[in-house]
Amino acid sequence: MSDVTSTETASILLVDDDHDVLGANARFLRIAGLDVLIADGATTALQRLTEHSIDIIVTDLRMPDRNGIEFAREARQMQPLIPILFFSGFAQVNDVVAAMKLGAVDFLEKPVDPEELLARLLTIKETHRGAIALQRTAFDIADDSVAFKSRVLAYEKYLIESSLHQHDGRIGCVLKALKINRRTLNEKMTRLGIVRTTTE
Amino acid sequence: MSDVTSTETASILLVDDDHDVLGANARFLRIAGLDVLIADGATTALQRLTEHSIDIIVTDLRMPDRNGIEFAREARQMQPLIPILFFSGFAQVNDVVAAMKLGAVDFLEKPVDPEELLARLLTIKETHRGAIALQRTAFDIADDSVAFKSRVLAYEKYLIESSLHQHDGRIGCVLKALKINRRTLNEKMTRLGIVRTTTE
DNA sequence: GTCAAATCGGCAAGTTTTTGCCTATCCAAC
DNA sequence: GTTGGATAGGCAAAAACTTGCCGATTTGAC
Repeated sequence: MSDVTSTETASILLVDDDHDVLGANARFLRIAGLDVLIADGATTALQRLTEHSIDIIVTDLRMPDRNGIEFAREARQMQPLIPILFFSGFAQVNDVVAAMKLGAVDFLEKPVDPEELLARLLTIKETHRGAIALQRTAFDIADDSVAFKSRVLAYEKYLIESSLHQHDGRIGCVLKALKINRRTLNEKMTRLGIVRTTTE
Repeated sequence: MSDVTSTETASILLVDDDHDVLGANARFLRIAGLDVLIADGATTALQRLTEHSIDIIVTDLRMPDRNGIEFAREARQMQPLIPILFFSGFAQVNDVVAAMKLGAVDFLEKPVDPEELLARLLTIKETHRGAIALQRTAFDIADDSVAFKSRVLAYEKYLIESSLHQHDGRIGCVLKALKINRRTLNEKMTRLGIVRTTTE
């Protein structure tokens, strides 16, 4: 199911102020087949976010122009569901807690092992593929509808899709997990355009 | 959502293998008006969970009889929505990440300042009011779509609160940003218990 | 072929949410 | 004190959503 080679490749935004490391990691990830954009600071990164369609953000916690947490907060306002992965060399427990509370999906310690990073990214891509997909569409469509309602719907879609995926397409399990009425789930799936895909 | 309980005080389960610290903290929290149960290890704690109605778990990460993470996992199986707060003196980034991924609501470093702990607990109690209420009534009311619905509501709350914060409490701006009807926003804020707080 | 389990979807009643209209406050500027 | 802007909230109609009932379809086992 995780096919890095398909047209489904995730767009990664890699943010690090150390140009050497940044370049090296980007190269590695690209070789692995990922679509990587780079930014050397929060400001640049935020700009990339507006210009491109990004699926996952990977960012240093410490940056010269802004705190990583602060950056994540801003990024999240632009794309509420985007998975953010932090890394840092001098992380305090507080930092990690703050990052995770903000919804970081993972936190790596520097120096980052590229293999490890790749593995985590693939996992994230897998886990969040619902969110990633919806993000892409939610922000493509008429931007005057990118409002409260569409975000909530997007989130509902993400919840259902990820639960479906988690339970391998078995509706019965999803019903129990989400504690939702079958009829309601059916309705929502229809409305949100969710199709059940059983086999992986 | 109705409040079935008469007592408004949250039941805290405080888990720590250091009896002195445990006693001191429990005393402090009790004086502050909280309803505190104590346990000196994971095994005891799990038993408390079966015997009593607990609203929040506060546990050390390192315990003689079990890893805190492991304990949290088991506790969560018994009460999926319960907020868990960890503390630890020797926390590695990995531990913190693991704990937060497991859904810890907070993570404090040892030695724990009782004032700090109390403040966090009150915040948690406030934030998770919905979850706590749901938990308490879980047995009475025929389960409605707790999981799905409450998650969606939490997301709505998050969206509104962050937009409010972003626009410094100006409702007008939030209306534009979220593209939501004023009346609807008012309704939702009431329903979700959001209070407008301007900065300063 | 038949049976049971899992799922789907039409229909309609029951509920909840959304919203327009209108009035009331609060506050700062005149 | 009056005025205008921002915000709240009552009310009720309209719209949207939920959900039970019931029959249909699919799939795999026997």
